[in-house]
Amino acid sequence: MFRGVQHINLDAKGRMAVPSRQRELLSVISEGYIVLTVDTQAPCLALYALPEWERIEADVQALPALNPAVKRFQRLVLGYASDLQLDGSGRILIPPALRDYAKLKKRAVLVGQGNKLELWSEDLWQQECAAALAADSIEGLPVELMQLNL
Amino acid sequence: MFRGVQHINLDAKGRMAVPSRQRELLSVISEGYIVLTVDTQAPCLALYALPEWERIEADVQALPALNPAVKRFQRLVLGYASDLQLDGSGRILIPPALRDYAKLKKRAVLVGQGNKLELWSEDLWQQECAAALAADSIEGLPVELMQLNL
DNA sequence: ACGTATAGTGGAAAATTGTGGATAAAAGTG
DNA sequence: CACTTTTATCCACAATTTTCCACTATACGT
Repeated sequence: MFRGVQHINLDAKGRMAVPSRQRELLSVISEGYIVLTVDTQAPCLALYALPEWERIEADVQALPALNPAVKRFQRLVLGYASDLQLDGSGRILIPPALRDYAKLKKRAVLVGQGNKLELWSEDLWQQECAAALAADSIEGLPVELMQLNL
Repeated sequence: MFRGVQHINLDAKGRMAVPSRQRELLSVISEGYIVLTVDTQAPCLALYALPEWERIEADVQALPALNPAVKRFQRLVLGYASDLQLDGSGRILIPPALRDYAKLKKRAVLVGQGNKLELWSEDLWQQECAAALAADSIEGLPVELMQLNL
């Protein structure tokens, strides 16, 4: 399970040093084989260990592709999905297309989300946090959430 | 499995350098034998390794050809299908008819889609992405998708 | 508080990839 | 049949990417 929010710097070549905590986990789960793709609901990237990604890929491909909206969703999620590997120093090189999508520059944030890690540009992450905390965003929450015993 | 979005330039002769990642995969699967045809659902081209194409070709030909819509579909997909081969430098020459169909000029995008690669003009790809991300496209997504655990 | 170990960062060198042009083959035309 | 035009193959250079190594900074234990 990936947990925690961590600040990360991308270097001039677009490489990102995976924090050692997560790096170790990724090594155990999948020998450092990683898949990075886009999140269609938010301007961020989703990082999976390969086995978990394969499960998701199968689910996404099983959707009814005749529906044009579904087809588009598949194009994005499957299309942007990129195989990556930790290099000798525990870094990954983020493909330009993904860097553009998430507006990643130097400062980024890596957020644990259980089965995956989310990668945000620092600016957008701050905006997202602010939006989530805004009072009126409470309005849209479904009843299931209200019933949770936190 | 083909994955990832990559930017490509076509040269003045209409040749496209296949990125080495995919090139290697194509060499392994089919010794560089490739079939390129049109996608009838979108203004892009579909690139298959030969064995995978042969399976698809058989499926398409097995469709009930009495149905006029099916016949038209077959004409397009089978008609435009072109045998190509990687040249000594790992490039393919895209036939003019296909180049026209997908409005390919200099800047193009190659998108991995599992069993195939899609080739888009950069402009049209951007439009497609924008459309997929537009707020109202979320509306059209079926419940199956909403239930996925991404 | 100091020394050691680990993590993060940057850069140089080597290998690979992408690009364009030159030459050779083939096809088309008068 | 000779000539022109097009198409294909090949080669060389430039640019990029990848790999590797060294240095810095931070954390940890003694």
